[in-house]
Amino acid sequence: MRKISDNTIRRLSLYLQFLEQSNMLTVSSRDLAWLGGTTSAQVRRDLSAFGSFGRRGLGYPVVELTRRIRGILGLERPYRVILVGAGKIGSALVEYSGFRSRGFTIVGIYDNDPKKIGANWNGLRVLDIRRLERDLNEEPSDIGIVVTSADAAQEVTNALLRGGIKAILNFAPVQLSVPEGVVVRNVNMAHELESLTYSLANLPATPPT
Amino acid sequence: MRKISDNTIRRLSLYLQFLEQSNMLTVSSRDLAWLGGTTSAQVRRDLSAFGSFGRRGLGYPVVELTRRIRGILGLERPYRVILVGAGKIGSALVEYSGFRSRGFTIVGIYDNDPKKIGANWNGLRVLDIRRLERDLNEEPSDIGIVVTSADAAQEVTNALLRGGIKAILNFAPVQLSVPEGVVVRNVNMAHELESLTYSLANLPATPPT
DNA sequence: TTCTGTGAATAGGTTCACAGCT
DNA sequence: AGCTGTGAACCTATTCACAGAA
Repeated sequence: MRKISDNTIRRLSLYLQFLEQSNMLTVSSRDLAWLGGTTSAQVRRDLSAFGSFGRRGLGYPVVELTRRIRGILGLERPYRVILVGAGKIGSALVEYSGFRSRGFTIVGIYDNDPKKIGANWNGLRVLDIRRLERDLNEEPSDIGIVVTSADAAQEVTNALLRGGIKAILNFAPVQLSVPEGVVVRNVNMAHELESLTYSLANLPATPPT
Repeated sequence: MRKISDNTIRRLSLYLQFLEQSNMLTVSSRDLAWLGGTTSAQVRRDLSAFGSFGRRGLGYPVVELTRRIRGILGLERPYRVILVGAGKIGSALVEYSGFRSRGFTIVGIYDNDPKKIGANWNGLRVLDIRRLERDLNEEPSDIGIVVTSADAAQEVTNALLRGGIKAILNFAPVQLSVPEGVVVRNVNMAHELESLTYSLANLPATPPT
């Protein structure tokens, strides 16, 4: 199979979001493009990288295409997620409904703060970080979410890696170092805002007509 | 000035993050590349789009480069941020230290839930969403953060737009429609996880050697 | 006619490689 | 020697445009 770009995957997620909200029988590449903020050619290109799901003259059958994209993204199975860091962001993630509906289940929350350990979070107990590696080796998980301070992030990551975790979502403002074969995605609100301020500072060169 | 790509801006944010953590006098493009997960040529290209900040044979002076990048990103002035949606994510953002240190100040929190209106959040009162437009017209802000349900997001966005907001950070799982000249950035945790599951499902074609 | 799938053309982004400054 | 700044080469992504299926 051809090499798939990161952008394509991001767009597939977006198409999926739309498809799951849609109650039509079929969608055209134009419909999907409108929502994803791209062009119809882009949509067709994105999809055609994985096969021919559409029917000429008609469009794409919503149910079938949904199933296919979920398959491509690997969403046909559930994922066990470990959360490290029982702070505000962690707490927001635990209650985030968008996870459960996609098959992501948070199965463990870890922290090093004695004041937090033992607390009951949405039915889950906050556990001692020192147990993390052992617990993972007894019962493996798929994805680790790091919501610690920058200082603690690499150490926590190492424990996740020793526990066999192969995918990490990192909220700490540091670049994690991981071995080949492990994927990391970084999320940083300040970076998102900075991209907005860049636009505010530079784009207003867009006159009204 | 040349057209700057979104990727370049994202990387500049990353370089800035590193520079602010650094206590060296100068950094080389290799140092920055190591942290940004790119190549030294990429770093030099990114920076050279805005001028010649480095010195041949030496590298880039940290203080000066920091100042320059902050300037490019428009961070030399403070920004007033309005938060709409007093849920868990909103609460995490209000206390997020990474904002204040970059000059982002949340100046208002709005919600439509009578049970939340009036609550004291970190020194800020949660206000009635019906006041949003009026308040904005009396005292403008720069950036709106939308952390409502998908249903409410567009309506809230319209109020922000009528209040003169030109930049929006959207956490709701819908594509917001905004007029030309307004920038929107979407943040969606499920999409981030999906990019990880895609890798988990497909990349393990990376053998140990 | 409508709309997909895809070669071919175009545009955009990244890496190479080296001249030139320190 | 060490390291930037930048044309030129290369590679990747997007758009065009149209043949072919419904």
